[in-house]
Amino acid sequence: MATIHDVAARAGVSVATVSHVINASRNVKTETRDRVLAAIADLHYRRDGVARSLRRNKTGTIGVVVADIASSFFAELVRGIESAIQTIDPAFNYILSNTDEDAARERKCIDVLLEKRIDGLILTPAGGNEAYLSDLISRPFPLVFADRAVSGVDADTVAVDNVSASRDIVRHLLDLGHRRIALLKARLPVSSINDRMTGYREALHEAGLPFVPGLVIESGSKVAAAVEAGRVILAIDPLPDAVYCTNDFMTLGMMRAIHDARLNCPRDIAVAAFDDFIWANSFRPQLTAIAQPAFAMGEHAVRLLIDRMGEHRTGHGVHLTLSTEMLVRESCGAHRTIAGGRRNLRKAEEDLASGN
Amino acid sequence: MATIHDVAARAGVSVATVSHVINASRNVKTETRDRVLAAIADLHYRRDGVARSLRRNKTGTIGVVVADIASSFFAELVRGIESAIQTIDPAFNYILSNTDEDAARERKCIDVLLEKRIDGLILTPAGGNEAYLSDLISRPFPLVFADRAVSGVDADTVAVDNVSASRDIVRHLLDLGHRRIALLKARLPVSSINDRMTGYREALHEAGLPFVPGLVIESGSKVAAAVEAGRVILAIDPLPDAVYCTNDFMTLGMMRAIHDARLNCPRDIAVAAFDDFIWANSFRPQLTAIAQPAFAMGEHAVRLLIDRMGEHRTGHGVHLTLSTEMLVRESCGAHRTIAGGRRNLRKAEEDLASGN
DNA sequence: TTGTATGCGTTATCAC
DNA sequence: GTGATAACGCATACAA
Repeated sequence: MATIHDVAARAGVSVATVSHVINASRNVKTETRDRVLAAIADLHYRRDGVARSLRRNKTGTIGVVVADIASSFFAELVRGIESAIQTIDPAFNYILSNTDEDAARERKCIDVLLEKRIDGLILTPAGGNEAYLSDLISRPFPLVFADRAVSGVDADTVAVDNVSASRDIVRHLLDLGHRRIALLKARLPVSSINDRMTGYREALHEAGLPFVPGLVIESGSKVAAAVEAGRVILAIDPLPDAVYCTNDFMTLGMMRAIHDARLNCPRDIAVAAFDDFIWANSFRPQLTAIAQPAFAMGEHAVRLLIDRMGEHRTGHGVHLTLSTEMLVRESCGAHRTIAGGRRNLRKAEEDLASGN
Repeated sequence: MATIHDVAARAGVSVATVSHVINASRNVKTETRDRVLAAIADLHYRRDGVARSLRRNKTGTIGVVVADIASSFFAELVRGIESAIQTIDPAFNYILSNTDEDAARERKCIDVLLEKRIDGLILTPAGGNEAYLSDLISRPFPLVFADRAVSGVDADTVAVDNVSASRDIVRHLLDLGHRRIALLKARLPVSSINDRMTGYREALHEAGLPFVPGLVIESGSKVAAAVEAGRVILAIDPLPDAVYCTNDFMTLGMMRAIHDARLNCPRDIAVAAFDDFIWANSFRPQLTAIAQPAFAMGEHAVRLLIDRMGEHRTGHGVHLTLSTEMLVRESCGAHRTIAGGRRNLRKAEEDLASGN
């Protein structure tokens, strides 16, 4: 592989000139420049980014550590991150790591990334690495939390208002007449999930309803675990009117459990979901859900990070709260889009169920 | 940030000794070793991976360039890649780039990655960079294609047998009595999609049915475009009995179009899909689909790549073909899981439709 | 307008 | 068992 020295030799100039041509960092006589460019083309020279990184003390690479890219929320978040990065500098990129919500793995990932000298890190913290992260930002190192805040760690954060969004969708359930509302809660020690439970409690409280611990079922944060938890909910006697699922995995599990039990949503039990899906409009029941601006969250995370990286801004963490959208579809029993069709739909569903 | 020199000074040894302690690359007296380790801890020393990469001429980072991580197939593929990488070496990682099936962007991405001196590349080629890729492997550079082969580029490839999988699922459609089968085909100049169309044609031919160009609708490879294409299919007169969708985006678009038209799948039109979804069991209609072993494909891609990287194997590309699975559910009209419930289901669906 | 030479932090060769 | 030092390929301060 050709080096800058080879190019210099072939063009009959010094390495400094070659470097300056490549980086447009000082005036070079047009004719010289052309000779250099020609040599670069002839030799198929490609600048060595590693040597460059060593010299400049920056890599042009950031770390992106999320729970699971296979979850559409994180996938969209990452797409937003990539989009923003590309816009700012096409030579910038990111190393992705999935933690599966495991704190030990999160820590390992970050250690490796730090050794690779990433310029910054966007993280959806799994919870459990407070001291480690606190230490990290105090170096200081550019770090942005996405989706979740970490109490005691004063880093930039981009998230949504999980409390109020949850309050809204549980209110919606209440408005539709549901009273016994179960909560299918991901067992994750993170702010977003806790906040969603808080919103649930607040909505119940506003409505003068008691908080019933027996209606709160926790689940591991994978679909298989959520299916099990969903079964537990369906075994509650009497059957709850509705279930509020705190993230996409919980929703998938709940729907699967409902289907396996040959029950019908929303007739037998309503489901409200945190997190929307791209296919929510294409299949049945159409999910009533809180949609997060995942892509925009990614973009904002990058902006915050670049900001930290550039000016070596070292002040307090800034918290960005983006707004969510409640998409009222049919899984809670609000068949708004089917004019006058509610009774027929119910009937159809009954027939459907009786066929099982 | 502390360097190896700082550590050496503090421990009262040479940098060579420190390096050897870190890398366990030669015997060091226990007492010396402990002093070094203590100094490392005291100074919070962390080896500089950039300098190390420069010296060793390898980065421990590979490139992963896919069409769109938001598509569950690619997400699973990437998870498989990460899993295999982690197993082989926890310090290995990958830079991810999404091309959105754009050849120019693919090329740009790879250029940037090469400048960063990735050790190898796993690519789902968008098509259109044959010469560029051919040049790349001839350097030689470790390159593995996933999901798709590129004609004229002799690189390692891991994929499935798209022809026979498609033949099977179209046969399934034919077995169920469907005759006018439309093809919703992603407009992608890649082998996998072309092969799926080939399988479709072969199944028709076997059944003595003509290939009707008017039943083949091409669509841009995004959901929005696929919805439009789905509308075109639904406007064909008379309505086709069934549609075979060549990838997940097509399926999402088709289902959305069916829903928007207030039609019912499978009663009004059957849908067979290439690519399964994690939620296919949780929502209705349950999709009859070809499931690809995306995770395993990622793992195998890594193995092939490591192999190339290690021994500097320069021979012909090896092609790995993994097997798919046809999941017969209900979207084609084969209600196998609902014993004797077919008539009731039909009736229910009719009631449902009449309510719209 | 161009060139020379230093150093980024590490690994590895050679010497002791 | 340990140390001195030469690269790795580049960017840049300083010279000319």
